[in-house]
Formats: sequence, C-alpha cells, structure tokens
Amino acid sequence: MKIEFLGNKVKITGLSDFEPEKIFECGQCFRWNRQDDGTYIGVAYGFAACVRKEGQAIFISGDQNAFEAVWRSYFDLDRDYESIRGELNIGSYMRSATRFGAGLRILKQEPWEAMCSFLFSQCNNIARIKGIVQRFSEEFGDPFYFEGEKYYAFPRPERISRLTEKDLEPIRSGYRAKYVLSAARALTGGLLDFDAFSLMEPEQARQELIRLPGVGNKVADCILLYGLHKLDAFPVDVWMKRALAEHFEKDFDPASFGEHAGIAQQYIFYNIRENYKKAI
DNA sequence: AAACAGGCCTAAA
DNA sequence: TTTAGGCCTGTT
Repeated sequence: MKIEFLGNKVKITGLSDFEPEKIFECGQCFRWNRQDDGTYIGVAYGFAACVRKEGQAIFISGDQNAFEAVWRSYFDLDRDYESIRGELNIGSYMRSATRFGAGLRILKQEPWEAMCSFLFSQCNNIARIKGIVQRFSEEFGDPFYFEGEKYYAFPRPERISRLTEKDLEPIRSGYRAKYVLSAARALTGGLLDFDAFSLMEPEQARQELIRLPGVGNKVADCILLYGLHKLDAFPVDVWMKRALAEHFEKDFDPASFGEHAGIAQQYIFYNIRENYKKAI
C-alpha cells in the first residue's frame, strides 16, 4: 500500500479490496451517502470526508492528521482482506460469496454510534434507519462545516442521557427511543464502559451488552463487530438465518470460520441481500 | 392498502 | 426452553 498526502486529500494505491459502493451499502453503516458523481460523503468521529475510487487509486479527503487519526483505522486499511477471503473459502458457496463481495471491509465505527444505529435498526429497513440516524444527528449533534456544507457529529451520550422520550419524538424512532436513552445513561453512569471491552473474552463482552434493554444477541453482535471491531462476532438476523439454512449444514457453527467469522458473515449477508434485490 | 420490516420484551406453556 | 403477540412508524 502506498499512501500519498496531497494537501487536502490522501491518495492510496496498491491496496486491494476497497470498493466504496460495497463498503458503504452493505448495511454496516448509515451515515454515508452516495453523491451524483458516484463519490460518497459521510461523517465519523466528528470528521466528514469524501471517498472516491478512480481506477485502482482511492482518494479520501482530508489532511495527514485526519487520515492518521481517523480514516486509516476506520477503513481498516492495514488489514489484508484479500488473504482473509482466501482463508474463508471453505466450500463452493463461500468461494462465490467472497468473490462476489470482494472489496468489502468492516468499518471501525464508534462503539456508541454503532450501538445506537443497531438499536434503531430493529424491525426496520435501511431507508428508515438512515432517516432516524440523520434526524438524531441533526437534532442533537454538534454542527461543523466541510467543503462549504453543514454536517453534524454523532450526538454524544452525555447529551442524550439528559433527554426524555418526548425530546426524541422528532426523530421518529418509535419504541426504540427508550433503548437509546437507557444506553446513554448506562455509559454516562458508568454501568457500561467500552474501554473495558478490549480485555474481555467475547462471550463476556456479549453478556455485558445484553444486560441493556433493547440489546439482544443480534444487536450485541453488531455492536461488537461494527463498533468494537471484534471480527469474530457473527450477527445472525433473519437474512443470515435464511442463508445459513440454505447453504450450510443444520449444526454448522460459525465459530469454525475462526477469528474472522464476522467478515465471513458480511460476505454472506451481502451476497444474500444483493441477490434478493436483483430478484425483485 | 395492508402487510411487513436487518429485533426485543413479556407472558405463557 | 420455546413460542406468540405487541410494539412505533414508514416503506413497499
């Protein structure tokens, strides 16, 4: 991988497995939007960026500071997804799923943002989840400017912890509002501490999260995978259930994918979702 | 237009 | 331990 700092943008070459469209539209994140010119603009860690790919070169806006502070780890750039794909090719279904999903990466999102996003996601569709997250950010996040446009940082838990369900009505998240409030209060009250998670065994981490109202197995695994970047976490939603039932043995244990089971999950999920979209 | 949505909670067997 | 119904509100 070669990285060049060109003032207000970073140019990356010699990096495999980076397809913006797949990364941003595979359902792992809700704050990146496709522009008319095919680029993506999004917000993470209080920074905005524009991402585009031209040929084999990837451009991420921002200076060296932002790149090293945020984007390098956010996009998981130092991980070799090409060899991980090879590692996950157990059987013909996985071979085709990893080929189809080549270019995906698991973003390292802020844990609190991932927690809120996947609390909002339950019994919901992506269009609506994005709407809720956007209104949530615009109502309660700090504004800043990027390339002349106004954007909003994801709201801090301290701010949210002081709100009531009534205050959250404008974002129209329905019954999920109370879950986000109690999550914010768990964090600010010291009942939950994401910093402690790096030391925990996977199962213990999961149990910690499941204590919170509105967090079940699926949401907990999403927080672990997308927020805490625990790549062995394997969220199973209705789509994954279908895929597993169709293409794997009854008693198949996702843990047999090994330390990158969560990445396997993303290839499988992307595969079944995209094929379903095509079939409509 | 009415069913259904990337789940979770509670009550009941 | 497993199962059904309800939950807010929009999208399809």
